[in-house]
Amino acid sequence: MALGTDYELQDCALARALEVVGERWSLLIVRDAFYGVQRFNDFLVHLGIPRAVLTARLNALVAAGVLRKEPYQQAPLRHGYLLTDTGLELWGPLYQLSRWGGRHATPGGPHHLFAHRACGTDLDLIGACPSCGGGPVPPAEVTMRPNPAHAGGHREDPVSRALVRPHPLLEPIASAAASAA
Amino acid sequence: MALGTDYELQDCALARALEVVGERWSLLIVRDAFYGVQRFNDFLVHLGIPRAVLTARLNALVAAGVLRKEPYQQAPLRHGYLLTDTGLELWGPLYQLSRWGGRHATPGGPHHLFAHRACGTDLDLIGACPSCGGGPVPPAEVTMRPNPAHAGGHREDPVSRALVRPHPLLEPIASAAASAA
DNA sequence: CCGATGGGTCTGGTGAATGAACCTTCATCT
DNA sequence: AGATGAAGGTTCATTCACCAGACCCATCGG
Repeated sequence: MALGTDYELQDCALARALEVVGERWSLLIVRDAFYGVQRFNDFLVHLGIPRAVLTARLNALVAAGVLRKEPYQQAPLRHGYLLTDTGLELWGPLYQLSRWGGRHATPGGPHHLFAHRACGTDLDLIGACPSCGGGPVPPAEVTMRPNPAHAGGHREDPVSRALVRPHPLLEPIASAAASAA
Repeated sequence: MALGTDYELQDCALARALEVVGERWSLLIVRDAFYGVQRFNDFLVHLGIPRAVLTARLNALVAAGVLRKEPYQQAPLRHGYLLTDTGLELWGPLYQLSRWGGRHATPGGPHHLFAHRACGTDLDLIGACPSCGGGPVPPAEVTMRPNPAHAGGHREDPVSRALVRPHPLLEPIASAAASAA
């Protein structure tokens, strides 16, 4: 969290976690990574974040082991940012915080709904599948779709456009390809 | 989150949630509230947060409906800050984020352990009681205790001292009384 | 050669966080 | 009465992070 002083004195795992993902934008970047965003430019336009801040956050998340860089082309070397196993384990807190926000801080309810990919049932409050039972569904088995009850204005960047239709989490957004098509 | 610009454009409940509890210190204040901290001064010394920032955060959390002010004496009017129902629902995300931090960002493991008050069993990853079954245990039925495996240096403020012994969540810490005794 | 694309870095301005000092109300001690 | 001290703030100068936009560099297509 770029904490100047005594954050590091906090005898609490929560403070440690917030040092990693508590800075402004960090959790939104991680959320976008779950949505399938991988490229610098896609994060940039989808989040509307200053370039310098995005660079700093991505590097910090890579250094913290939440994201890793993976080349996707060599010609001019380009790499995407992918969630590590550590990053994937943020799905639980992220989902729950998102649900909390949907209940208490989002007029009109949530904009996205999440379902168990295998059976199509919407996830419950803790991210488990009510019909399949068991614990929370891992993100790779979750699909997201827009909430039909929420008609709000849509943005027009490639990522927002791609997320208008149902989309499995972690599956790369077809950013460049989609915008060219 | 005191977001200058386009946070409010984020079509995501998570962004909304972060506007409320995403600012620096906010989530730590809420955590302390779960621990039973209620008074301005106890937050102040336990968190080591600047007074002006604490004032601002507490007021923001009250305005957001996460905390409420409750007078605890009249003589010079004094009030404590207590979690509302909305605030209590943050227990899930908070606990999970804390667990994540304990696993991935805390050398030596977590400093506190959480158990089901009724049966003494430690909570699992999602905050449920493995032996009693059912969903996540509500915070009022949880006790916290220091992790014996973690011998790290302890601080000496009243709150830290009170939390050395097992303590039910949400139960007010005996701050003034304890320091006088 | 020209421009576009992707992924950055650099810079100046602004607003928020920080730490320390100060203020107010009351209760208690001497 | 006067001094002391606790609780809960407010004010203020300084520092620091965020922001927006300009600029830079490599490569590819025409």
